[in-house]
Amino acid sequence: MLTLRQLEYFTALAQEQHFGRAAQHCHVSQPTLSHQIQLLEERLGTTLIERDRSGLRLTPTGESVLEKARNMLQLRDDIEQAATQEQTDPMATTLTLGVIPTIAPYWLPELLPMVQQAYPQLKLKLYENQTADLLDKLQHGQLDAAILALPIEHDQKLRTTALYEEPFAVTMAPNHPLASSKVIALEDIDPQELLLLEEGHCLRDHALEACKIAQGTALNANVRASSLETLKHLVKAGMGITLLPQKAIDEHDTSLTTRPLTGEACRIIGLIWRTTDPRQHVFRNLEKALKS
Amino acid sequence: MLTLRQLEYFTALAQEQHFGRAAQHCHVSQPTLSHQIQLLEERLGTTLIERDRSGLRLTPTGESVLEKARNMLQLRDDIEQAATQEQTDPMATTLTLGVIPTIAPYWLPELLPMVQQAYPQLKLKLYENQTADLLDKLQHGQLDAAILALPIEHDQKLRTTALYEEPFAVTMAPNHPLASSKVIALEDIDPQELLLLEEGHCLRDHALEACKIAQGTALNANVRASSLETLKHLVKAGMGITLLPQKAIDEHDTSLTTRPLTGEACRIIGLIWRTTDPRQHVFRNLEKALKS
DNA sequence: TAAAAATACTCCATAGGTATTTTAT
DNA sequence: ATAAAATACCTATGGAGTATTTTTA
Repeated sequence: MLTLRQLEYFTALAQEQHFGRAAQHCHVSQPTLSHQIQLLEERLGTTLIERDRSGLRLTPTGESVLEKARNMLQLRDDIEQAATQEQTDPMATTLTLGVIPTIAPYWLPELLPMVQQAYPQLKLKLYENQTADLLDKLQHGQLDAAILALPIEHDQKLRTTALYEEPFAVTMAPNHPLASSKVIALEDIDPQELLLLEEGHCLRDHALEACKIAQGTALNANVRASSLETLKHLVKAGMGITLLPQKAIDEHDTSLTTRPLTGEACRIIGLIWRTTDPRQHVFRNLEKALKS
Repeated sequence: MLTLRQLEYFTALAQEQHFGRAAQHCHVSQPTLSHQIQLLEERLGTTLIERDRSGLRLTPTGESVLEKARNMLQLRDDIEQAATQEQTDPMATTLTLGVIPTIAPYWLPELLPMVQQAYPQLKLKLYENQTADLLDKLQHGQLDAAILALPIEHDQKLRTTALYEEPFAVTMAPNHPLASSKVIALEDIDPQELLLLEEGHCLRDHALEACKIAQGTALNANVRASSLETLKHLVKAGMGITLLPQKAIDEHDTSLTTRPLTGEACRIIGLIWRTTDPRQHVFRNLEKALKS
């Protein structure tokens, strides 16, 4: 078996040109080094060193082995270096972060600069999709963490923390009858009039929950929006009303009227990651940065 | 201590994504592999692998270690490859060959093509200087072999073989008195008239020896030629006579007359190399090629 | 004779094995 | 209940030591 130790002794010998000094350099006894060199030569089936009272000499094979051996030892050092460096700067890593589509366009523009400022060494790769897909990819290691709406059914392999609460607001066309009320009561909302995102978006379920609409209630079956922007356009067109998260509302847009819902309905946005990921402190730091 | 074995197991594990299969792949038991992976992680002070019932995952550090580990293992294979290849084709080496100046210009043009034809894989680097320097460089490993005139005082670290005998001939201007003789007798040569190479050239000593001129005899002290070509010019100018080796004589050159010396005086050209050099068979092959 | 490498041998650290336990699906 | 990895413990290989011999300058 060719070992790194043998190569270490060999390179030391090539450098010192003397078995005794090479042994000293490696902090071993001269016979120990001699023996390992013999084993190395035996293993390779060739002579690497021309022994001679008046100095040593590498054979051509020895020279070529020496070059490769030095490269190997350098790589070994690099490996150890890479590992210890990760300890000294744990945030110098890359996280692949999943975000649900009802958060990504509205929160990320303000969150990312803050994170980058707090941890300039941290690299984030973003991926946008619905909760179910994010969780799947998270569990399979294709994602390192995700920002999504809580609660999540708790797989014990995943850990979550709440980042903030995001209130819902009822959104309608300015000429809608409800626009005259200051606050919308739950019972004012007609399930048939309520516009929702297509199946799969957690916001759809949270909106139903906020309006306390029971499962099985007849809903507006004609419209299935694939994004919040689509939803807004539908509302503007007078096709119904909807619930939007606070951040998705543009207050300068006069073509939409927004009213709070009674009971301060909201959704909780959280961060989720694998408990098996060794970078737990990285996620805790990320959490802190995202909360501020 | 970081070992190649650990890196081997680690790369196998990264490939198989399964401790048991990786162990099989390495022909060791699962606990053995597990333990070595633990030692590796312990040594590096980081987690390389995220363990998980549903498959394994490399951490970012693990990925970077994996890349370097693969390079290292590749280099190890290269080292073993280089060594075994040298065994399958021992002539695929480079020899630095020293040649004395009184041989180089005359013999090399015909010798080298023959050697190259016999051993196309063999590379020769040539170096031309006088015997003493060649022997010094040979002993210090700056040369691998040398072609020079024998005998050489036998250092037991060097081995010689005779390649061929090269006759001497007396050379003079066509109008020289001796030019009328068919053969030159030793006693015809006047030491005062004999032109010689400068000190250091073995041919100088061999010429004196061939002419049986005792040490201490008064010589022509005005002329010290630094090369055979210079010597020829001096002879042509009528400044004296000299002894040239056969090969240095151009038979078409009518401006010089050549006559054999009685007693078939000659010098022996030989090959010399270190006995400690592991490529002994290479020298034996070279010897064969040079003799033919 | 002195200096350097090789050899002889002894010892112990550790890689590797088997048997078993732990853990999560 | 099952499958997979970790743990416990034992064995034996081989790396490292000291003492000694060999070799050559």
